[in-house]
Formats: sequence, structure tokens, C-alpha cells
Amino acid sequence: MGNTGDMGIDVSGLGDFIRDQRDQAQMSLRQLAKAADVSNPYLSQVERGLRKPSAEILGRIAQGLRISAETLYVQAGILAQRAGDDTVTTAIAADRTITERQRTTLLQIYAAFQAENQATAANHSSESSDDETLNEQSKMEVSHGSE
Amino acid sequence: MGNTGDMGIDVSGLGDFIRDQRDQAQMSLRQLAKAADVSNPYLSQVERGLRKPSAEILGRIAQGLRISAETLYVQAGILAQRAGDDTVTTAIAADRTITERQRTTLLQIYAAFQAENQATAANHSSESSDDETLNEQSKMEVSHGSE
DNA sequence: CCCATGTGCTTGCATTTGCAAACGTAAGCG
DNA sequence: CGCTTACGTTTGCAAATGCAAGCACATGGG
Repeated sequence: MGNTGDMGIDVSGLGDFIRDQRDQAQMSLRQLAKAADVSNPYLSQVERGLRKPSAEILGRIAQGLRISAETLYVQAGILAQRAGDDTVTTAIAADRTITERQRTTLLQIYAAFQAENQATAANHSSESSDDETLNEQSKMEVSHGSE
Repeated sequence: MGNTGDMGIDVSGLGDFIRDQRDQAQMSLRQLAKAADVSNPYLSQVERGLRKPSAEILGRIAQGLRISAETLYVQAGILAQRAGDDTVTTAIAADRTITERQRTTLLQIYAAFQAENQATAANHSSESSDDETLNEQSKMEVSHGSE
């Protein structure tokens, strides 16, 4: 019982994250469960932090959500959360599974996304209809302060 | 029993790998088990492919072996082994300078680029005026041959 | 109203994971 | 020889994982 409680606390971030992704994808719990080839009661328990899924199940859920498995591994604490934009830039530049033109395109899109976020932070207006943008801002402010 | 057999076949690569690493580190099974804070009988079973350890246990074993957890995740089939693919995907997933939706979008574009390259390789036409595309093809053919 | 369909959750259970106690064997020492 | 220590393995079991059957509720249509 106590363990169950602890487990809920430890993994609730993951469950919330999966729930958020599912909402964004406008999928019902049963739809995602089917897409992920996971039982819907179990998915429900995972989202509510009552169960801690294995990496295999995480992989399947990620597939159903059409996001990378690594994203969920990070949320679950299986993979380390490496910060910094140079990591993405370096990785893309070094990637040989896509052409140079594609690499350039990806880097440009990435930079545009970052600029978009910077502009939103600079404005700091009440324009934000997106709670997630607000959360991102506060996180960036925190990390900036630590640097 | 039949399942155990299958499990042995599926995970024997991981077990052998752990055993090899342990031998190289000149540690006994009990020493590694202690360093990894894992029971030695269980570690024995893992090495012989009788059990499939969770990501958490893998992380602990990696710690005991003083190797990266990702190395064992790859061996266990939790993480993809394609170097470039893995690095970019992981980096994007972990990046906090862009929003979740932007991360998803980037990952989708990245995947689409890769699929595009796969399709180009499948066609294998002489249309390639790009030397780099040719290099990509030969690399992919090599990796395909090793599989 | 009733019925059908969809939603997320509860519950019992089979299987798997990881551990503790114990085992059999080998090596070194008095 | 017996004893101690170390080695890797066997075995039984508690807890956790993941599933199937079922539940309660909401919504829409005839």
C-alpha cells in the first residue's frame, strides 16, 4: 500500500504526461489503448499513476501516440534528461541517416521554433492562450537563473 | 517453460553482454551484484537469459559495471541502436527550449525525412545527382546486409 | 421511455520480476 | 582430515505487471 502510494508520487508525472499527449492527440483512452496494443484498464491505471509500466509498454504507448519512445523514457526517468540546444544541433549535424539538405531544413525549423519561443518570452504579453507556453517560460527562467 | 526458452533466446544477447563486461572488469558475479545492489542469484539468471530485467535493474547493473545505462538499454532492445537516429531523437525528446508540440513536430519531420531516404533507396534509380545521396545508399545497404 | 454505443474505472487473476534462503562445488589453510 | 571462504546456481515466494471481464455513467437515436 505504502509502496503504491510512493509509486503514484514517483510516476504521476509520467501518467499526466501521457494523458496530456493523449488529449492533444484528441484520442480517447480506449483509442490509444488499441493503437498501443495495451489493455485500456491498464492504460487508465498508468495515467493515474497506479502502475509503473515497463519500457516495452512505454514503447508501445509512444507508438500509439506517434511520439518517440525516448520521450516517454525520459518522463519515466529511464533516460537522463539532457538539456541544452547544442545537443540537438550537434546531433542533427552529425546524423547520416538524412541528407545535408534535410539536415539544414531541420536545423532551420528548430531555430525557428526556438526563436518563436524567445519572442513569446520577450513579449511576455497576456496573449498566451496556451498554458504550456507559460509553463515553458517559467522553466526557462528557472534554468536561466541557475546558469 | 516454452516461454522461458523463448525468453532465453530473445535476451541471451543481453546476458552474454553483461557477462562479457563483467569478465573484462574482472569482477565475480557476487561482486557485480553487490556493486549493482542486485541479488546475485537474480544477476546469475539475467546473465543466463532466464530473466528479463527492468530498465531500473539495467541501470543499476550498468552503474556497477561503470558503463552507461544506454549501452545496456540498446543491448536489451529498449533503445534503438542506430547511432544517428538515436542521438537526434533522444536529443529532441529531451530538449526543453522548445515546446512539447514543437518537439513532436520536429520528430515527425525527422522521421519523414528518413522515410523519404528509405524510399529513395528502395527505388535505387540513377536519378541521384547528389554524391551524398549515393553515400547514404551504400551505407544503408551495408547495414541492411548485416541484419 | 428503452436501447445501443461510447467513456473511463474496478476487480480478480495469471504471469513475470526480483529477492532470500539454501545448495553444491572449489580452493586455501591448519 | 575438517573448517572457512568464495564461487555460481536452485528453489520457493512476495510483490508487481498487464490482462480480461465487468461495472457505472453519459450520450444519442428511435
